[in-house]
Amino acid sequence: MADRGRPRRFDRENALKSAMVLFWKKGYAGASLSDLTAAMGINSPSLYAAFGSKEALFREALALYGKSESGEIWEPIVTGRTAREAIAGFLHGTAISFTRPGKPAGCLVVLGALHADDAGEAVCGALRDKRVENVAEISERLKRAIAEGELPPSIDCDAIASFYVTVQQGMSIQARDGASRETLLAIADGAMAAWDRLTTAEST
Amino acid sequence: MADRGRPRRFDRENALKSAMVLFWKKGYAGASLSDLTAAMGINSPSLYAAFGSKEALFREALALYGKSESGEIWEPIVTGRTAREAIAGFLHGTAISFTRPGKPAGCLVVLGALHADDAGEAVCGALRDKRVENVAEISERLKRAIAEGELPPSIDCDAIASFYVTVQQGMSIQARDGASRETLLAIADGAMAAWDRLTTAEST
DNA sequence: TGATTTATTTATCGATCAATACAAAAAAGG
DNA sequence: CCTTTTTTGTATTGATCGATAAATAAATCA
Repeated sequence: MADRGRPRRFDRENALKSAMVLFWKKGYAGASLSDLTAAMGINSPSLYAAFGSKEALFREALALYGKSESGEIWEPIVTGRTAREAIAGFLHGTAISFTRPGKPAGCLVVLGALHADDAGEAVCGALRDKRVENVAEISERLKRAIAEGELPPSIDCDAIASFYVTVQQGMSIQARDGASRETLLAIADGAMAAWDRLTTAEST
Repeated sequence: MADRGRPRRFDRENALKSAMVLFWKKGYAGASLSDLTAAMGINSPSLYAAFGSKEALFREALALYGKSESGEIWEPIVTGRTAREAIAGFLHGTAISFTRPGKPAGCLVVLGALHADDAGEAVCGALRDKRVENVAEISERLKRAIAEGELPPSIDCDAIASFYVTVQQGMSIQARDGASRETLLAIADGAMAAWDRLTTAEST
């Protein structure tokens, strides 16, 4: 399909990446069409022909972000040999990823759209869904650790997952405020200082 | 001054409070002049005559927020008899305050403006300054605890303060995502589970 | 009373927002 | 060649943004 007709003069993936970086830096509502077309090096009709709408472009940018930027953060959850290593790696990767030189600080999923009424209520909801998924993913990892006998069944997986995701989301704010990589790593260490107490069986 | 002339027909403090709630709910950029005038029950010329500009109105709203809404959060830092009680009370008050029925979830200082280029770079900077102050305030409380002999001098006050403020800032995101008061309280408990380890002297 | 002062209502202002109409340009099919 | 298809650049569209101009209304002062 689409073999005939005038060929596209710009690289779609490159343009998408530029859009992703701009959304990451300025948020969904903060990145105007003028900003986007300038960053992507195209005119608005080309943008609409290739991506459909601003919202559709954002959704593609979000998917690209997940593939290209969040791997370092979420891989340890799968690859960590223990739950502790998984969470520690998750927070460590966050600190590194959120302070990568030449890239916007913090996380697109957290900083992309926080107010449901900005311009895109749907976009805001999509990001919130992703954040809720993140808590579930951590919680699942902890439940796996229980099933494998690493952690006692009496622990509150959802509460622990909420705590660690909350720290990670707070790190986005800190990163935006200019916190150094060392500071974020110290914050990650601070969160891990709670690990033993959080994952020890309660006699209650 | 201002004894003559037609008297103002609206209550300035009430209008300011309405503006504060709207900024709190929708953010600085997200709250349009139409939204504001509708919520305040006045026309835009009255708003400009009474407050000067949207940015000036936001700054007054921010000051009102500090006086009327953040006391419950920050009082324990001063009144807590120990540093531990201070921090625990700070996080507890945060969980309560961020989930108060009938009020926007989360914190105006965190959610008000995160992208420096929204509409008000100055507003974004003002909020960032407030957040940086918050870290310093926690750190000072910890240093006081060292001076009073409660905590060992070898602890890293700035790192501990950054950790607890990060958790608190993450709680704004969680609250916006619909986390219950119980969940936020559990997150606060999770953060306090790190206390002993964070405040014990390191032999290094 | 009339003059002065301030707030109000109405009706905008220019700028910018996201999104398109339109016609010229660049390719393939016949 | 001519037709078809798709992209391009240019110029706008109506809506909304933050902010005001102008005229009227309601108070005090002389």
